[in-house]
Amino acid sequence: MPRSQRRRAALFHPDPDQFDVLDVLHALSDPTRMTIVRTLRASPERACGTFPVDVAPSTLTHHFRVLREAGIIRQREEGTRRWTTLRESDLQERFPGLLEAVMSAYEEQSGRA
Amino acid sequence: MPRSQRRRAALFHPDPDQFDVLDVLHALSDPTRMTIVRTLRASPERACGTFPVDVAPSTLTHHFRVLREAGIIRQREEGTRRWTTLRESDLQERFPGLLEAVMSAYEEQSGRA
DNA sequence: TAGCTTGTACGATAGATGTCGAACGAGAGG
DNA sequence: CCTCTCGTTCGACATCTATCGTACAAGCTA
Repeated sequence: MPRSQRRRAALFHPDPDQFDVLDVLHALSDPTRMTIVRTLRASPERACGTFPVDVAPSTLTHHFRVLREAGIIRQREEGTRRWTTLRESDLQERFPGLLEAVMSAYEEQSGRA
Repeated sequence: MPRSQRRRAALFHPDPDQFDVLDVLHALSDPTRMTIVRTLRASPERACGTFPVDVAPSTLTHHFRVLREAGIIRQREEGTRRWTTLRESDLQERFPGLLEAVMSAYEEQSGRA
């Protein structure tokens, strides 16, 4: 029996209908979380420990929860690993163009000196 | 001599080059500030006291500062009034499509039950 | 079984944030 | 000059948030 069905509470993933744009904007207004999203846009699925961020594991867990509860990422468990994907189509369905505009703005800014 | 040139420090308005997308997202992730922006999109210029928000005047001043320092609004003083406008073209120049996507998402969400 | 890996949960903490009330400042008008 | 209006500044306060270290749980593997 996998970990997620034993003791740990099941990971909460809101439906697109439940997304709150203010929560999404707040989740994306943090540099560490933005790095996570940007990394996920480049690679389809990653394990938690493979993100190029410089924070403690427990801090990373916190950021993943913020992103997950806002509807930005999906996480599934497999063994000791937790795999993370971007919910691009769900976001696009609910808030068309939002993620693309935000990430384009962020990339533009990152491209500066 | 007008108020802004006497004792009070001049209002700080960043150049589009200085806009930080994380600051913009943070500024827009608050319901009161979102109401301010939404109101400004419907009417070109308003005085501070004419916004349909239910907070104390000092709280409103705080929200205006957050929006102004993120580059979202511009304020100019005239007598005892402070007039506020949305910096739509500056935002569009620096972060194309961002404001439109955010506001469309917000309007869509507000249109729900 | 014993260790190693992956990531969580909890508690603590320092700093940011939204809120208010009271006091003030500047302009407008009687 | 007096008063009223508009909005700011300041200080206080409760809450939220990003961060960490420690302890722990589950799965894998020797």
